[in-house]
Amino acid sequence: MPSSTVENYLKHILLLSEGAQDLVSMGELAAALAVVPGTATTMIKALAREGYVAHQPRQGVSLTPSGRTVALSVLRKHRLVETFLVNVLKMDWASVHAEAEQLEHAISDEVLDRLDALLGYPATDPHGDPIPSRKGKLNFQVYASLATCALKQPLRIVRITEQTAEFLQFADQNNLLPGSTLSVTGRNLTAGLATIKTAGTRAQALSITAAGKILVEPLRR
Amino acid sequence: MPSSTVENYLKHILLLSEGAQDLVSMGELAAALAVVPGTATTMIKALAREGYVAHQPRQGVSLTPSGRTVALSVLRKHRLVETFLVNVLKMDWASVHAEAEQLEHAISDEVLDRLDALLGYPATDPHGDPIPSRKGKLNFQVYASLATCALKQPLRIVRITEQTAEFLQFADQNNLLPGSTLSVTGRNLTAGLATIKTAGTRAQALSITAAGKILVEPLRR
DNA sequence: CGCGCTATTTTGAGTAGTCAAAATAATTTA
DNA sequence: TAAATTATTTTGACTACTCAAAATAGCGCG
Ligand SMILES: [Mn+2]
Ligand SMILES: [Mn+2]
Ligand SMILES: [Mn+2]
Ligand SMILES: [Mn+2]
Repeated sequence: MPSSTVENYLKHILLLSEGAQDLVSMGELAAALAVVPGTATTMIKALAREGYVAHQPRQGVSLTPSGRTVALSVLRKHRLVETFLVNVLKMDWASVHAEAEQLEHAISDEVLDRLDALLGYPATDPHGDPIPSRKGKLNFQVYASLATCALKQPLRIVRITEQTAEFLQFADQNNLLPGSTLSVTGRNLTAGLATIKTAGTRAQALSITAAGKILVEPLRR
Repeated sequence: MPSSTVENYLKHILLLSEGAQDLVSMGELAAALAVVPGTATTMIKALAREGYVAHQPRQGVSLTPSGRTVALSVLRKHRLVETFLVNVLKMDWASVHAEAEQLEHAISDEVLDRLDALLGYPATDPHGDPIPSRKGKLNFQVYASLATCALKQPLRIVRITEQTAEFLQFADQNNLLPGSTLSVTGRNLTAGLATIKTAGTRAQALSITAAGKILVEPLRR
């Protein structure tokens, strides 16, 4: 069985390659795991020896099928645990990420299946992140963000791509949760600002950087 | 924060000194943790340096107040998690011990408090083991066992003191669960057997060793 | 083409936890 | 009380993971 260190490495490689090209650089991997780059290199060489990753020296690293299986299983645990903590234990959605970071390594498949059933087989976690299926299928979908979508169109928030407690608290306070509806009334790239308007509230400004972390879909029907 | 290895050492010292004299020998501690005795000695010396235990060389080890606090917190997590797994997720009571062995190190106090509330602040876990309070009070009570109680008296099972899946499965199949009522009809110390009679079933034999692991209280009222 | 910047890799060292086997202490037996 | 048995401790070695700092490779620019 892979240690929780190994699980964290594999999960972060998966996360960092989501959507992007397949090779993850040592620099970004080390930063994501909060270790120095040399540590990541050493570890990746060990993981390559064990068949979890393919390492292109000085280029980057990618998951093998076996590494991807482990990574998806850990990610599934992480996101189902987050959902449990928010939906059942009513915890603050900004704090559950840190909890799940530990629990994802301690939960058995048996417990996970029962949690999944208890929750009604959810497709996404509280942040809108897709939950990999038991079989290891990750429903990857490309969405526009508040930084890239069309202006003045009714939108629904589907996902917040940023796990830090600060950002999530900010989103919560401004009613920017998955499910809420809004539209972007204007955008000023020079100033780096977007103006948004949510249902019950008045217009507010948002940095383009923050806007890019909030994914939306056009409100149809 | 103590590592999960340290937590396991402290928890097992607490369990092994439950009821008995205070000093736990290196031999029994090593056996409980499935390490060789030399490893336990080395580790205990480190724990003594960190103030978690008092080590009487060649005599044994006992918890300091600080070590006891940690041990009680881990034990509380263990038993509340077991209760959650059985009562909410409807897991087999024989398998939850192994699950809790991991989860006890990954659960935060915040999550634990909410779990406690969800479960209705239970006093004991599914095996009848007392759950330490948030303040660290462990309700230790001396009970008779099926090996020591009076004969022909109506009894209620209050606790099963043995965590192995085999024994718990056996107890389950013979309806020997906390709460069930029965009486001991006879005992033959020479043959090492006890005969018991539960409500709906016919009399059955039980080894004295097994009987000693089933704690009971006289059925009053 | 060669110089310099940056990311990566290598090297050397340290911590936590473990085991096998030898040394030692304590206790039991004769 | 001396020898034998048993439990504990010590020693030396190993794995997993980490960092600091030095070495190296791969650019991009002049
Ligand atoms: Mn993690
Ligand atoms: Mn999430
Ligand atoms: Mn444990
Ligand atoms: Mn229990």
